[in-house]
Amino acid sequence: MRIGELATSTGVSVRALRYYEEQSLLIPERSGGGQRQYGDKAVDRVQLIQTLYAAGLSSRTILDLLPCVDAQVNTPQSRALLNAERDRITHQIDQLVQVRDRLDAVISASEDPAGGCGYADEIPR
Amino acid sequence: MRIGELATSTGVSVRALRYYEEQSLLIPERSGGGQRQYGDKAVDRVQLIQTLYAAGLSSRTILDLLPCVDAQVNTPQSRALLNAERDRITHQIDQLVQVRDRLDAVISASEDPAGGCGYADEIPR
DNA sequence: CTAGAATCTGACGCTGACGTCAGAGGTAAG
DNA sequence: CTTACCTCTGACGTCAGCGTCAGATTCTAG
Repeated sequence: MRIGELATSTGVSVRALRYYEEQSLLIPERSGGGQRQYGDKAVDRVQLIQTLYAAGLSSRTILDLLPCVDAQVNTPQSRALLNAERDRITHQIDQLVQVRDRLDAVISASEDPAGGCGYADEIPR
Repeated sequence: MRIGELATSTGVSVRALRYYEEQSLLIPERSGGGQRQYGDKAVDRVQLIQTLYAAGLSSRTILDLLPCVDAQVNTPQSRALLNAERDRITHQIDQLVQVRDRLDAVISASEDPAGGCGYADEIPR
């Protein structure tokens, strides 16, 4: 399939696909005239890449992780990398949960009908 | 306290503090000569801002949220905003958990001593 | 064979959260 | 008052992940 089809079938832009190639994340074949030719597996690959981007990973990190994820590369380095990224993500999740809890506190305070701008330690009786 | 002290006591750069002021996130007093003067509460404020940044919120969003979080502002708009952000964060957490699960799968596969580059559906006997 | 659509390669633009540098002025210690 | 350090205000630089535009080329339909 050509780049336009891959773009529409994955929902990412043509520009983004070319960018992925720049970053060595997804390197297609070329047809005689120099146009990119993607196989069917490219769809899944793009979606994986999108998922990783959405989780806040950088191109570089994704580039490092991809061989582990889809080719089952298994070296001490790759295992260390996987664990490091896993920990980073866990940490990021913790941060987000913290912030969400804080927002929840504010929300429940604001929904609390205890007249006006109440504080958390204010006890109605 | 002056900007340098606040910077060292919070761990953020002087430039960042000035940037926060540009974004109206933290507006200090000024002393005669025009130098910024921060109160003690600024430390907590900066840390809150940092936490929100770390969770991926933008300056604009933080600016909108701050009155709710620290001044207990309570309007229909502020409540809508809080809920929207809460949902965004929840969604982000879900994405991260997805990616982490995927990494975990790869990790456990790579730690599985089932010789070489095994696949998930490979059953040792 | 030809028109029109899709694709190609640069290359510059954009946004956000600062880094960094320059030149000038404020401030605390002796 | 001087010295040394801190701070000030622009203003340009950076990096990522694309958007966008231009001009040339390739592919497909009729």
